[in-house]
Amino acid sequence: MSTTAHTPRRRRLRVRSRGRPPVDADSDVRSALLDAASKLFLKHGFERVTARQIAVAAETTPAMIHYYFGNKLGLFRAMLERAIGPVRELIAGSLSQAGAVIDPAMLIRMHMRTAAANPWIATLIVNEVLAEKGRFRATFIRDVAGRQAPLVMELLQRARGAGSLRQDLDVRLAALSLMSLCIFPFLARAVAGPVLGLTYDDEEIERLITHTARLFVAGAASAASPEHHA
Amino acid sequence: MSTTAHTPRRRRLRVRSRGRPPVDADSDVRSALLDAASKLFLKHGFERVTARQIAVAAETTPAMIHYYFGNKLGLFRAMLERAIGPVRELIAGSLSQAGAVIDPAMLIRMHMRTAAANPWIATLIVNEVLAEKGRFRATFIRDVAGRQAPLVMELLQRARGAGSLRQDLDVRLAALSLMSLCIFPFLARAVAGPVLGLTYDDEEIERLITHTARLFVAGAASAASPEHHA
DNA sequence: CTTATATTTAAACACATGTTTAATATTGCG
DNA sequence: CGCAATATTAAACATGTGTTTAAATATAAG
Repeated sequence: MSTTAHTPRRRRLRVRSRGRPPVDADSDVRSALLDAASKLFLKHGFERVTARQIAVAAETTPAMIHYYFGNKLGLFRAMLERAIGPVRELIAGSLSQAGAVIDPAMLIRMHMRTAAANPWIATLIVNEVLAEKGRFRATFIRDVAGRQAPLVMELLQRARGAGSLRQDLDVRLAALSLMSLCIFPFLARAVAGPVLGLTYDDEEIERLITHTARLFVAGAASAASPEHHA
Repeated sequence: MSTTAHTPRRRRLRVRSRGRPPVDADSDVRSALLDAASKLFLKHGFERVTARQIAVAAETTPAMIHYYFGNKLGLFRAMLERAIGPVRELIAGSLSQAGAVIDPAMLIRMHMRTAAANPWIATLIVNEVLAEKGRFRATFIRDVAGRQAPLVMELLQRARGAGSLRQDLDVRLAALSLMSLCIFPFLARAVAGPVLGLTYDDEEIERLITHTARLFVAGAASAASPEHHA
């Protein structure tokens, strides 16, 4: 007894009969797949998430991925476009729009606040850009970093021309340092947290941002010995 | 004609008969597996390399992985121990040995030279430490970063006590910035190269190191306005 | 010389993966 | 209503994965 007696454990939440279901405004399989794909792909990476996991999370079947997106990679790309769009507009707009008045410290604050508010950006970069076979590397280089980098370098060059940065500063190396300071703390969160005793709570993030902006500006500005500015 | 006529394409290089082979000093299957595992695991990551790929590279069969190391993970761990050992000794020794005389700039130079000379360190960190399911994360936190970080923070604290660093500097945040500046340029090499027009040749690496050391020291040292030191 | 032990190959195994197919039920249009 | 287009499920498919096994053979031990 008690072999199959109680709770036969139906796994499927929404038991649906075969064939086209009746109209239901709350049932949007395509969006459910995109939502599930966002949650799983962005956290664990393309390779580490199976089509079945996404289907289960979206309360449907793997065949629906094929039906709506062709295959797993098509779903990944559609999901990415939806996720990246707002961020791309944000960085492109804020830089080109108020281009003249922005300074390096403000740029650092913007970048770090964006990275802190969207943790999936860091995991996406680790899994799909920095990893050798990352599915997002080419697009990222072309559409994100490829557009961002020239603006950052131009900003630094202008700041150097205005005298707020050291004259012998290499803007390419400085841009790399700036990005390192802004991005790495969020990539390395899982290590830096326990090892340095960081909590990554809001208050600490703000202190980190202030610290970073000051470090970069001071480090890129000061000459070996402070020059006598007339 | 010309269907199966010519070159039957034997894939196996070393055609060996079944059973225990005769003694041959040049044939060390265990070492060959470790070598192949180093080359492949460190470049592409644990998940992206198959047992058969390693076996082929070592000119043997997947069953030998089971025979000598139990399974794929056992081979990975044995390979890691062999690869990490020298690096661990290097960082541990050089820091605790000449502990009193080292300064932050020298620390930066050491770290960056090590990262530049061993490209596999960066790929290993991306694939097996920063990635969520990285097989090396726990060990890295315990044995590498967990030992390194306290030494770095103590070094910074001493430098601050000696007056060469700003008094209100948060050593934990400064340690994070220092690591960001040292490590990220090598993690992001595939992006920073094309996007910033960097070549990562020896001469440029040296300029990057000099630039980074100067940026950090100046950024962590200078007060908002240079204090009048008597 | 005999027997046990070590090392290796080829083949199979069990399982998970992305993908496709056949069946089926609903919708919407003529 | 009738019928094509649409949306869905369950099942199968092909392939690749880590792993295990059985057989084979050379060496070592007694």
